[in-house]
Amino acid sequence: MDPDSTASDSTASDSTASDTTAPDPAGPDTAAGPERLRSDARHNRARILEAAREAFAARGLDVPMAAVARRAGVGVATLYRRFPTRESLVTEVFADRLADCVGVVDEALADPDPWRGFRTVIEKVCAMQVADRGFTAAFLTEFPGAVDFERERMRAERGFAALTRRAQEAGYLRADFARTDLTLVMKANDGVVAESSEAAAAASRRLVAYFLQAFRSDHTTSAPDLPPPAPIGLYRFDLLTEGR
Amino acid sequence: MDPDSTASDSTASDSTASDTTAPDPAGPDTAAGPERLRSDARHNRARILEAAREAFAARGLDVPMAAVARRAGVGVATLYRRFPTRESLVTEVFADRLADCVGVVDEALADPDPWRGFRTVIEKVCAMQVADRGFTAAFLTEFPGAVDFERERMRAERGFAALTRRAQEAGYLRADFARTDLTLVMKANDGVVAESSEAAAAASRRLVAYFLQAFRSDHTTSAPDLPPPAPIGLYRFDLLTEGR
DNA sequence: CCGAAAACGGAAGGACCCGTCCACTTCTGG
DNA sequence: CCAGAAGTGGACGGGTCCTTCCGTTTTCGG
Repeated sequence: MDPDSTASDSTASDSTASDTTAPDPAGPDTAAGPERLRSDARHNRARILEAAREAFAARGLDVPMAAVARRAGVGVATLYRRFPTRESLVTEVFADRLADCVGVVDEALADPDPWRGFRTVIEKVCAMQVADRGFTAAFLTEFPGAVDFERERMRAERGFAALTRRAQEAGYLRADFARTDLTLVMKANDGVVAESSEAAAAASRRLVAYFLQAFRSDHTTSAPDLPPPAPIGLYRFDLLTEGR
Repeated sequence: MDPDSTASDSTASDSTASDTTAPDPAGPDTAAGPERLRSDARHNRARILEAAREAFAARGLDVPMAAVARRAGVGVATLYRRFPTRESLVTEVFADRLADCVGVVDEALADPDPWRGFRTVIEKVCAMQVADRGFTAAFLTEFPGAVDFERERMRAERGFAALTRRAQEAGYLRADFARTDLTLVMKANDGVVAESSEAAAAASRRLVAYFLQAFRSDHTTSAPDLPPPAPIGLYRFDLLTEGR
Protein backbone atom coordinates (compact mmCIF):
# COMPACT_ATOMS: atom_id res chain seq x y z
CA MET A 1 0.00 0.00 0.00
CA ASP A 2 2.69 2.42 0.94
CA PRO A 3 5.73 1.56 -1.05
CA ASP A 4 7.43 4.86 -0.52
CA SER A 5 8.67 4.45 3.02
CA THR A 6 10.41 7.70 3.68
CA ALA A 7 12.87 6.02 5.96
CA SER A 8 15.82 7.60 4.23
CA ASP A 9 17.00 10.21 6.64
CA SER A 10 18.97 7.81 8.73
CA THR A 11 21.85 10.01 7.75
CA ALA A 12 20.42 12.81 9.80
CA SER A 13 22.91 12.19 12.51
CA ASP A 14 25.26 14.98 11.68
CA SER A 15 27.02 15.14 14.97
CA THR A 16 27.62 11.46 15.28
CA ALA A 17 30.84 10.53 16.88
CA SER A 18 33.96 11.74 15.17
CA ASP A 19 33.34 14.91 13.30
CA THR A 20 36.62 15.10 11.55
CA THR A 21 36.24 18.40 9.79
CA ALA A 22 35.86 20.64 12.77
CA PRO A 23 38.76 20.50 15.19
CA ASP A 24 36.53 22.44 17.49
CA PRO A 25 39.36 24.25 19.26
CA ALA A 26 37.53 26.13 21.97
CA GLY A 27 35.32 23.19 22.68
CA PRO A 28 31.98 24.97 22.71
CA ASP A 29 29.80 22.27 24.18
CA THR A 30 26.81 24.21 22.95
CA ALA A 31 27.81 22.68 19.65
CA ALA A 32 26.20 23.17 16.28
CA GLY A 33 27.14 26.79 16.61
CA PRO A 34 27.10 28.94 13.50
CA GLU A 35 30.61 30.08 14.33
CA ARG A 36 33.30 30.71 11.78
CA LEU A 37 30.86 31.70 9.09
CA ARG A 38 31.99 33.97 6.39
CA SER A 39 30.46 37.41 6.68
CA ASP A 40 28.17 37.07 3.70
CA ALA A 41 27.11 33.64 4.89
CA ARG A 42 26.20 34.94 8.29
CA HIS A 43 24.24 37.72 6.71
CA ASN A 44 22.33 35.31 4.52
CA ARG A 45 21.67 33.02 7.43
CA ALA A 46 19.98 35.86 9.24
CA ARG A 47 17.92 36.74 6.18
CA ILE A 48 16.82 33.14 5.86
CA LEU A 49 15.73 32.95 9.46
CA GLU A 50 13.82 36.16 9.11
CA ALA A 51 12.12 34.99 5.92
CA ALA A 52 11.28 31.62 7.44
CA ARG A 53 9.84 33.26 10.51
CA GLU A 54 7.55 35.37 8.40
CA ALA A 55 6.58 32.54 6.11
CA PHE A 56 5.87 30.10 8.93
CA ALA A 57 3.85 32.69 10.77
CA ALA A 58 1.80 33.54 7.73
CA ARG A 59 1.24 30.14 6.20
CA GLY A 60 2.18 27.45 8.63
CA LEU A 61 5.06 25.02 8.61
CA ASP A 62 4.37 23.58 5.20
CA VAL A 63 5.77 26.47 3.24
CA PRO A 64 7.93 25.26 0.34
CA MET A 65 11.60 25.59 1.03
CA ALA A 66 11.96 27.40 -2.26
CA ALA A 67 9.49 30.02 -1.09
CA VAL A 68 11.54 30.69 2.00
CA ALA A 69 14.65 30.95 -0.11
CA ARG A 70 13.07 33.34 -2.54
CA ARG A 71 11.69 35.46 0.26
CA ALA A 72 15.16 35.60 1.75
CA GLY A 73 16.65 36.51 -1.60
CA VAL A 74 18.95 33.51 -1.73
CA GLY A 75 19.10 30.36 -3.78
CA VAL A 76 17.71 27.11 -2.50
CA ALA A 77 21.16 25.63 -2.21
CA THR A 78 22.13 28.27 0.28
CA LEU A 79 19.10 27.48 2.35
CA TYR A 80 19.83 23.78 2.30
CA ARG A 81 23.49 24.28 3.14
CA ARG A 82 22.59 26.30 6.21
CA PHE A 83 19.63 24.17 7.26
CA PRO A 84 19.96 20.67 5.86
CA THR A 85 16.49 19.68 7.04
CA ARG A 86 13.25 21.51 7.45
CA GLU A 87 13.35 20.42 11.05
CA SER A 88 16.57 22.29 11.71
CA LEU A 89 15.07 25.42 10.24
CA VAL A 90 11.89 25.08 12.24
CA THR A 91 13.57 24.51 15.56
CA GLU A 92 15.90 27.41 14.98
CA VAL A 93 13.07 29.73 14.00
CA PHE A 94 10.88 28.80 16.92
CA ALA A 95 13.57 28.83 19.56
CA ASP A 96 12.73 32.45 20.39
CA ARG A 97 9.03 31.84 20.40
CA LEU A 98 9.61 29.04 22.84
CA ALA A 99 11.65 31.33 25.01
CA ASP A 100 8.71 33.72 24.94
CA CYS A 101 6.56 30.92 26.28
CA VAL A 102 8.88 30.32 29.15
CA GLY A 103 8.79 34.03 29.81
CA VAL A 104 5.02 34.03 29.84
CA VAL A 105 4.94 31.20 32.31
CA ASP A 106 7.53 32.74 34.59
CA GLU A 107 5.69 36.01 34.54
CA ALA A 108 2.49 34.21 35.44
CA LEU A 109 4.20 32.48 38.32
CA ALA A 110 5.23 35.87 39.58
CA ASP A 111 1.63 36.95 39.66
CA PRO A 112 0.32 36.75 43.22
CA ASP A 113 -3.13 35.71 42.02
CA PRO A 114 -3.01 32.00 41.17
CA TRP A 115 -6.05 32.01 38.94
CA ARG A 116 -5.06 35.11 37.04
CA GLY A 117 -1.66 33.58 36.45
CA PHE A 118 -3.17 30.41 35.10
CA ARG A 119 -5.69 32.24 32.98
CA THR A 120 -3.10 34.55 31.53
CA VAL A 121 -0.96 31.72 30.30
CA ILE A 122 -3.86 30.07 28.53
CA GLU A 123 -4.86 33.33 26.96
CA LYS A 124 -1.41 34.32 25.86
CA VAL A 125 -0.51 30.96 24.43
CA CYS A 126 -3.70 30.90 22.44
CA ALA A 127 -3.03 34.42 21.26
CA MET A 128 0.37 33.28 20.05
CA GLN A 129 -1.29 30.53 18.11
CA VAL A 130 -3.46 33.09 16.41
CA ALA A 131 -0.55 35.37 15.64
CA ASP A 132 1.65 32.62 14.24
CA ARG A 133 0.19 29.90 12.10
CA GLY A 134 3.22 27.70 12.57
CA PHE A 135 3.49 28.04 16.31
CA THR A 136 1.15 25.23 17.27
CA ALA A 137 2.73 22.60 15.11
CA ALA A 138 6.18 23.67 16.18
CA PHE A 139 5.26 23.62 19.83
CA LEU A 140 3.41 20.33 19.74
CA THR A 141 5.92 18.46 17.66
CA GLU A 142 8.63 16.30 19.04
CA PHE A 143 12.03 17.09 17.58
CA PRO A 144 14.28 14.30 18.77
CA GLY A 145 17.25 15.99 17.17
CA ALA A 146 16.87 19.42 18.69
CA VAL A 147 18.05 18.92 22.22
CA ASP A 148 17.88 22.45 23.53
CA PHE A 149 14.54 23.00 21.85
CA GLU A 150 13.17 20.01 23.72
CA ARG A 151 14.73 21.17 26.93
CA GLU A 152 13.21 24.59 26.58
CA ARG A 153 9.77 23.21 25.94
CA MET A 154 10.05 20.93 28.91
CA ARG A 155 10.91 23.94 31.00
CA ALA A 156 7.75 25.68 29.84
CA GLU A 157 5.71 22.61 30.61
CA ARG A 158 7.15 22.24 34.03
CA GLY A 159 6.41 25.86 34.79
CA PHE A 160 2.86 25.44 33.63
CA ALA A 161 2.51 22.39 35.83
CA ALA A 162 3.57 24.44 38.82
CA LEU A 163 1.09 27.11 37.85
CA THR A 164 -1.61 24.51 37.61
CA ARG A 165 -0.83 23.00 40.96
CA ARG A 166 -0.82 26.38 42.61
CA ALA A 167 -4.19 27.31 41.14
CA GLN A 168 -5.63 24.01 42.20
CA GLU A 169 -4.33 24.23 45.72
CA ALA A 170 -5.80 27.68 46.00
CA GLY A 171 -9.10 26.18 44.98
CA TYR A 172 -9.55 28.17 41.81
CA LEU A 173 -8.83 25.46 39.30
CA ARG A 174 -10.80 22.25 39.21
CA ALA A 175 -8.86 19.43 40.77
CA ASP A 176 -9.21 17.11 37.82
CA PHE A 177 -7.57 19.51 35.41
CA ALA A 178 -4.73 17.52 33.94
CA ARG A 179 -1.43 18.75 32.67
CA THR A 180 -2.19 17.35 29.27
CA ASP A 181 -5.21 19.58 29.11
CA LEU A 182 -2.97 22.36 27.94
CA THR A 183 -2.25 20.30 24.87
CA LEU A 184 -5.96 19.73 24.54
CA VAL A 185 -6.57 23.46 24.59
CA MET A 186 -3.84 24.14 22.11
CA LYS A 187 -5.04 21.56 19.65
CA ALA A 188 -8.61 22.72 19.98
CA ASN A 189 -7.59 26.30 19.46
CA ASP A 190 -5.50 25.28 16.52
CA GLY A 191 -8.55 23.75 14.93
CA VAL A 192 -10.47 26.95 15.41
CA VAL A 193 -7.67 29.11 14.12
CA ALA A 194 -6.54 26.91 11.27
CA GLU A 195 -8.33 29.00 8.71
CA SER A 196 -6.64 32.22 9.60
CA SER A 197 -8.86 35.22 9.25
CA GLU A 198 -10.04 38.09 11.30
CA ALA A 199 -12.94 36.05 12.52
CA ALA A 200 -10.53 33.39 13.72
CA ALA A 201 -9.10 35.70 16.34
CA ALA A 202 -12.52 36.44 17.73
CA ALA A 203 -13.49 32.80 17.64
CA SER A 204 -10.34 31.90 19.50
CA ARG A 205 -11.11 34.40 22.23
CA ARG A 206 -14.56 32.96 22.62
CA LEU A 207 -13.18 29.46 22.76
CA VAL A 208 -10.74 30.44 25.44
CA ALA A 209 -13.49 32.04 27.46
CA TYR A 210 -15.49 28.84 27.29
CA PHE A 211 -12.50 26.81 28.36
CA LEU A 212 -11.77 29.04 31.30
CA GLN A 213 -15.38 28.82 32.31
CA ALA A 214 -15.10 25.06 32.31
CA PHE A 215 -11.79 25.00 34.13
CA ARG A 216 -12.78 27.34 36.89
CA SER A 217 -13.89 25.61 40.03
CA ASP A 218 -15.43 28.15 42.35
CA HIS A 219 -18.89 26.99 41.34
CA THR A 220 -17.67 23.78 42.84
CA THR A 221 -21.05 22.40 43.55
CA SER A 222 -21.89 21.17 40.10
CA ALA A 223 -18.78 20.04 38.29
CA PRO A 224 -19.62 16.65 36.85
CA ASP A 225 -17.17 13.86 36.22
CA LEU A 226 -14.74 14.24 33.40
CA PRO A 227 -13.50 11.52 31.07
CA PRO A 228 -9.95 10.48 31.89
CA PRO A 229 -7.11 12.79 30.84
CA ALA A 230 -5.72 10.44 28.21
CA PRO A 231 -2.30 11.87 27.41
CA ILE A 232 -2.48 13.46 24.02
CA GLY A 233 0.58 12.56 22.07
CA LEU A 234 2.74 15.16 20.46
CA TYR A 235 3.10 15.17 16.73
CA ARG A 236 5.90 13.24 15.20
CA PHE A 237 7.85 15.48 12.91
CA ASP A 238 7.48 13.31 9.86
CA LEU A 239 3.73 13.46 10.20
CA LEU A 240 3.79 17.15 9.55
CA THR A 241 4.65 16.77 5.92
CA GLU A 242 3.62 13.23 5.24
CA GLY A 243 -0.11 13.62 4.89
CA ARG A 244 0.17 15.80 1.85
CA MET B 1 -21.39 30.25 -18.33
CA ASP B 2 -22.85 27.02 -17.26
CA PRO B 3 -25.44 28.30 -14.85
CA ASP B 4 -26.46 25.13 -13.12
CA SER B 5 -24.46 22.47 -14.84
CA THR B 6 -23.94 19.40 -12.71
CA ALA B 7 -26.46 20.55 -10.21
CA SER B 8 -28.39 17.40 -9.54
CA ASP B 9 -26.28 14.34 -9.56
CA SER B 10 -28.35 12.96 -6.83
CA THR B 11 -29.09 9.55 -8.28
CA ALA B 12 -29.65 8.69 -4.66
CA SER B 13 -31.22 5.52 -5.88
CA ASP B 14 -34.03 5.56 -3.41
CA SER B 15 -35.32 8.67 -1.77
CA THR B 16 -34.76 11.44 -4.25
CA ALA B 17 -38.01 13.13 -5.03
CA SER B 18 -40.56 10.96 -6.73
CA ASP B 19 -38.20 8.25 -7.76
CA THR B 20 -39.31 7.56 -11.25
CA THR B 21 -37.86 4.26 -12.12
CA ALA B 22 -39.34 4.89 -15.50
CA PRO B 23 -36.97 6.57 -17.96
CA ASP B 24 -39.19 9.60 -17.87
CA PRO B 25 -39.78 9.75 -21.59
CA ALA B 26 -41.61 13.04 -21.47
CA GLY B 27 -38.98 15.65 -20.65
CA PRO B 28 -35.56 14.11 -20.14
CA ASP B 29 -33.71 17.40 -20.40
CA THR B 30 -34.94 18.55 -17.04
CA ALA B 31 -33.77 15.48 -15.24
CA ALA B 32 -30.15 15.08 -16.29
CA GLY B 33 -30.31 12.02 -14.12
CA PRO B 34 -27.53 9.47 -14.25
CA GLU B 35 -30.07 6.72 -14.73
CA ARG B 36 -29.58 4.53 -17.69
CA LEU B 37 -26.20 3.42 -16.49
CA ARG B 38 -24.93 0.21 -17.88
CA SER B 39 -24.87 -2.56 -15.32
CA ASP B 40 -21.10 -2.70 -15.00
CA ALA B 41 -20.94 1.06 -14.75
CA ARG B 42 -23.44 1.10 -11.95
CA HIS B 43 -21.48 -1.56 -10.18
CA ASN B 44 -18.25 0.37 -10.49
CA ARG B 45 -19.93 3.53 -9.32
CA ALA B 46 -20.95 1.77 -6.14
CA ARG B 47 -17.45 0.41 -5.64
CA ILE B 48 -15.99 3.86 -6.09
CA LEU B 49 -18.35 5.35 -3.54
CA GLU B 50 -17.51 2.63 -1.08
CA ALA B 51 -13.79 3.05 -1.62
CA ALA B 52 -14.04 6.82 -1.31
CA ARG B 53 -16.04 6.51 1.87
CA GLU B 54 -13.38 4.32 3.41
CA ALA B 55 -10.54 6.44 2.18
CA PHE B 56 -12.06 9.73 3.32
CA ALA B 57 -12.90 8.25 6.69
CA ALA B 58 -9.43 6.90 7.19
CA ARG B 59 -7.29 9.69 5.80
CA GLY B 60 -9.38 12.78 5.32
CA LEU B 61 -10.53 14.50 2.19
CA ASP B 62 -7.12 14.92 0.67
CA VAL B 63 -6.73 11.38 -0.52
CA PRO B 64 -5.35 11.26 -4.06
CA MET B 65 -7.98 10.44 -6.62
CA ALA B 66 -5.77 7.68 -7.89
CA ALA B 67 -5.79 6.08 -4.47
CA VAL B 68 -9.55 5.99 -4.43
CA ALA B 69 -9.56 4.51 -7.89
CA ARG B 70 -7.04 1.86 -6.97
CA ARG B 71 -8.92 1.00 -3.82
CA ALA B 72 -12.07 0.64 -5.87
CA GLY B 73 -10.29 -1.52 -8.39
CA VAL B 74 -10.93 0.80 -11.31
CA GLY B 75 -8.85 3.11 -13.44
CA VAL B 76 -8.67 6.81 -12.79
CA ALA B 77 -10.59 7.54 -15.96
CA THR B 78 -13.57 5.66 -14.65
CA LEU B 79 -13.47 7.62 -11.46
CA TYR B 80 -13.24 10.91 -13.29
CA ARG B 81 -16.02 10.04 -15.70
CA ARG B 82 -18.37 9.24 -12.84
CA PHE B 83 -17.27 12.10 -10.62
CA PRO B 84 -15.74 14.85 -12.69
CA THR B 85 -14.63 16.79 -9.65
CA ARG B 86 -13.48 15.84 -6.21
CA GLU B 87 -16.28 17.97 -4.93
CA SER B 88 -18.92 15.83 -6.61
CA LEU B 89 -17.41 12.74 -5.07
CA VAL B 90 -17.23 14.27 -1.64
CA THR B 91 -20.78 15.54 -1.62
CA GLU B 92 -22.07 12.22 -2.83
CA VAL B 93 -20.11 10.28 -0.24
CA PHE B 94 -21.16 12.48 2.63
CA ALA B 95 -24.79 12.77 1.70
CA ASP B 96 -25.63 9.84 3.96
CA ARG B 97 -23.51 11.10 6.79
CA LEU B 98 -25.36 14.36 6.53
CA ALA B 99 -28.65 12.56 6.65
CA ASP B 100 -27.41 10.87 9.80
CA CYS B 101 -26.86 14.29 11.28
CA VAL B 102 -30.38 15.34 10.54
CA GLY B 103 -31.52 12.13 12.12
CA VAL B 104 -29.50 12.81 15.24
CA VAL B 105 -31.00 16.25 15.55
CA ASP B 106 -34.53 15.07 14.98
CA GLU B 107 -34.07 12.36 17.53
CA ALA B 108 -32.76 14.89 20.00
CA LEU B 109 -35.75 17.11 19.40
CA ALA B 110 -37.96 14.17 20.23
CA ASP B 111 -36.24 13.86 23.58
CA PRO B 112 -38.43 15.42 26.25
CA ASP B 113 -35.38 16.62 28.19
CA PRO B 114 -34.10 19.79 26.49
CA TRP B 115 -30.64 19.63 27.95
CA ARG B 116 -30.14 15.97 27.23
CA GLY B 117 -31.24 16.55 23.67
CA PHE B 118 -28.74 19.35 23.24
CA ARG B 119 -25.97 17.45 24.89
CA THR B 120 -26.58 14.36 22.85
CA VAL B 121 -26.23 16.21 19.58
CA ILE B 122 -22.92 17.70 20.59
CA GLU B 123 -21.66 14.35 21.73
CA LYS B 124 -22.79 12.45 18.69
CA VAL B 125 -21.52 14.95 16.20
CA CYS B 126 -18.13 14.95 17.86
CA ALA B 127 -18.15 11.18 17.87
CA MET B 128 -18.80 11.24 14.15
CA GLN B 129 -15.81 13.48 13.71
CA VAL B 130 -13.69 10.95 15.50
CA ALA B 131 -15.01 8.08 13.47
CA ASP B 132 -14.58 9.78 10.13
CA ARG B 133 -11.55 11.93 9.43
CA GLY B 134 -13.24 13.56 6.46
CA PHE B 135 -16.50 14.38 8.13
CA THR B 136 -15.53 17.72 9.60
CA ALA B 137 -14.16 19.18 6.42
CA ALA B 138 -17.12 17.90 4.45
CA PHE B 139 -19.60 19.28 6.93
CA LEU B 140 -17.94 22.64 7.33
CA THR B 141 -17.27 23.26 3.68
CA GLU B 142 -19.50 25.21 1.41
CA PHE B 143 -20.32 23.37 -1.80
CA PRO B 144 -22.04 25.93 -3.98
CA GLY B 145 -22.64 23.30 -6.61
CA ALA B 146 -24.27 20.65 -4.47
CA VAL B 147 -27.73 22.03 -3.93
CA ASP B 148 -29.30 19.18 -2.03
CA PHE B 149 -26.20 18.78 0.08
CA GLU B 150 -26.47 22.39 1.12
CA ARG B 151 -30.15 22.06 1.75
CA GLU B 152 -29.62 19.07 3.97
CA ARG B 153 -26.98 20.77 6.00
CA MET B 154 -29.18 23.77 6.42
CA ARG B 155 -31.89 21.50 7.69
CA ALA B 156 -29.53 20.09 10.29
CA GLU B 157 -28.48 23.55 11.32
CA ARG B 158 -32.03 24.73 11.63
CA GLY B 159 -32.88 21.75 13.78
CA PHE B 160 -29.94 22.42 16.01
CA ALA B 161 -31.01 26.02 16.33
CA ALA B 162 -34.40 24.87 17.54
CA LEU B 163 -32.74 22.54 19.98
CA THR B 164 -30.60 25.37 21.23
CA ARG B 165 -33.51 27.70 21.69
CA ARG B 166 -35.46 25.08 23.56
CA ALA B 167 -32.61 24.35 25.92
CA GLN B 168 -32.10 28.02 26.52
CA GLU B 169 -35.75 28.71 27.20
CA ALA B 170 -35.78 25.86 29.65
CA GLY B 171 -32.88 27.53 31.39
CA TYR B 172 -30.39 24.73 30.91
CA LEU B 173 -28.25 26.32 28.26
CA ARG B 174 -26.55 29.62 28.81
CA ALA B 175 -28.39 32.40 27.05
CA ASP B 176 -25.36 33.68 25.19
CA PHE B 177 -24.68 30.39 23.47
CA ALA B 178 -24.66 31.27 19.81
CA ARG B 179 -25.64 29.12 16.91
CA THR B 180 -22.18 29.47 15.47
CA ASP B 181 -20.81 27.90 18.60
CA LEU B 182 -21.55 24.52 17.10
CA THR B 183 -19.04 25.33 14.40
CA LEU B 184 -16.67 26.42 17.10
CA VAL B 185 -17.04 23.09 18.83
CA MET B 186 -16.60 21.16 15.63
CA LYS B 187 -13.47 23.00 14.62
CA ALA B 188 -12.02 22.67 18.08
CA ASN B 189 -12.78 18.99 18.16
CA ASP B 190 -11.30 18.62 14.72
CA GLY B 191 -8.10 20.10 15.99
CA VAL B 192 -8.02 17.60 18.81
CA VAL B 193 -8.86 14.69 16.60
CA ALA B 194 -6.74 15.64 13.61
CA GLU B 195 -4.04 13.20 14.55
CA SER B 196 -6.24 10.19 14.61
CA SER B 197 -5.28 7.68 17.22
CA GLU B 198 -6.82 5.85 20.08
CA ALA B 199 -5.91 8.66 22.38
CA ALA B 200 -7.73 11.08 20.12
CA ALA B 201 -11.06 9.51 20.92
CA ALA B 202 -10.50 9.87 24.64
CA ALA B 203 -9.23 13.40 24.22
CA SER B 204 -12.32 14.27 22.23
CA ARG B 205 -14.58 12.96 24.97
CA ARG B 206 -12.79 15.05 27.49
CA LEU B 207 -13.01 18.11 25.32
CA VAL B 208 -16.73 17.61 24.90
CA ALA B 209 -17.18 17.26 28.62
CA TYR B 210 -15.38 20.53 29.14
CA PHE B 211 -17.53 22.23 26.56
CA LEU B 212 -20.74 20.98 28.06
CA GLN B 213 -19.58 22.14 31.43
CA ALA B 214 -19.04 25.59 29.99
CA PHE B 215 -22.32 25.64 28.11
CA ARG B 216 -24.46 24.52 30.98
CA SER B 217 -26.14 27.35 32.80
CA ASP B 218 -27.67 26.03 35.99
CA HIS B 219 -24.75 27.41 37.95
CA THR B 220 -26.04 30.67 36.66
CA THR B 221 -24.53 32.76 39.33
CA SER B 222 -21.04 32.98 38.01
CA ALA B 223 -21.04 32.85 34.22
CA PRO B 224 -18.81 35.70 33.12
CA ASP B 225 -19.11 37.63 29.93
CA LEU B 226 -18.21 35.96 26.72
CA PRO B 227 -16.47 37.51 23.74
CA PRO B 228 -18.88 38.10 20.86
CA PRO B 229 -19.95 35.13 18.78
CA ALA B 230 -18.13 36.23 15.64
CA PRO B 231 -19.58 34.05 12.91
CA ILE B 232 -17.00 31.49 11.97
CA GLY B 233 -16.90 31.12 8.25
CA LEU B 234 -17.24 27.81 6.54
CA TYR B 235 -14.39 26.55 4.48
CA ARG B 236 -14.34 27.33 0.83
CA PHE B 237 -13.91 24.17 -1.14
CA ASP B 238 -10.82 25.32 -2.98
CA LEU B 239 -9.14 25.99 0.33
CA LEU B 240 -9.22 22.34 1.14
CA THR B 241 -6.62 21.48 -1.40
CA GLU B 242 -5.00 24.81 -2.02
CA GLY B 243 -2.70 25.11 0.97
CA ARG B 244 -0.64 22.17 -0.07
C1' DC C 1 46.84 42.17 -4.32
C1' DC C 2 45.99 37.30 -5.01
C1' DG C 3 44.62 32.72 -4.88
C1' DA C 4 42.30 29.08 -2.42
C1' DA C 5 38.48 27.92 0.28
C1' DA C 6 33.93 29.07 1.25
C1' DA C 7 29.67 30.35 -0.36
C1' DC C 8 26.46 31.14 -4.01
C1' DG C 9 22.51 30.52 -7.48
C1' DG C 10 20.10 27.97 -10.54
C1' DA C 11 19.52 23.84 -13.15
C1' DA C 12 18.50 19.11 -13.05
C1' DG C 13 16.70 14.63 -11.55
C1' DG C 14 13.09 12.40 -8.70
C1' DA C 15 8.71 11.78 -6.68
C1' DC C 16 3.78 12.90 -6.43
C1' DC C 17 -0.52 14.33 -8.09
C1' DC C 18 -4.03 16.06 -11.41
C1' DG C 19 -6.97 15.56 -15.29
C1' DT C 20 -7.34 14.15 -20.31
C1' DC C 21 -6.93 11.29 -24.31
C1' DC C 22 -7.24 7.17 -26.84
C1' DA C 23 -7.10 2.40 -28.19
C1' DC C 24 -9.28 -1.59 -26.32
C1' DT C 25 -13.13 -4.30 -23.89
C1' DT C 26 -17.79 -5.31 -22.44
C1' DC C 27 -22.55 -4.81 -22.26
C1' DT C 28 -27.13 -4.58 -24.57
C1' DG C 29 -30.92 -4.63 -27.67
C1' DG C 30 -32.60 -6.26 -31.86
C1' DC D 1 -25.30 -13.66 -32.27
C1' DC D 2 -23.41 -9.35 -33.36
C1' DA D 3 -22.52 -4.54 -34.18
C1' DG D 4 -21.94 -0.43 -32.06
C1' DA D 5 -22.40 2.43 -28.21
C1' DA D 6 -21.11 2.73 -23.49
C1' DG D 7 -17.57 1.87 -20.53
C1' DT D 8 -12.76 1.00 -19.22
C1' DG D 9 -7.67 1.27 -18.00
C1' DG D 10 -3.37 3.11 -18.30
C1' DA D 11 -0.26 6.21 -20.42
C1' DC D 12 0.85 11.02 -20.83
C1' DG D 13 1.64 16.09 -20.50
C1' DG D 14 1.59 19.64 -17.07
C1' DG D 15 2.22 21.13 -12.21
C1' DT D 16 4.46 21.52 -7.61
C1' DC D 17 7.92 20.41 -4.47
C1' DC D 18 12.26 18.23 -2.64
C1' DT D 19 17.13 17.73 -2.80
C1' DT D 20 21.60 17.41 -4.98
C1' DC D 21 25.11 18.82 -8.11
C1' DC D 22 28.17 21.98 -10.33
C1' DG D 23 30.23 25.97 -12.49
C1' DT D 24 30.82 30.70 -10.90
C1' DT D 25 31.37 34.45 -7.55
C1' DT D 26 32.86 36.34 -3.13
C1' DT D 27 35.49 36.68 0.94
C1' DC D 28 39.68 36.84 3.56
C1' DG D 29 44.32 35.65 5.31
C1' DG D 30 48.80 36.27 3.94
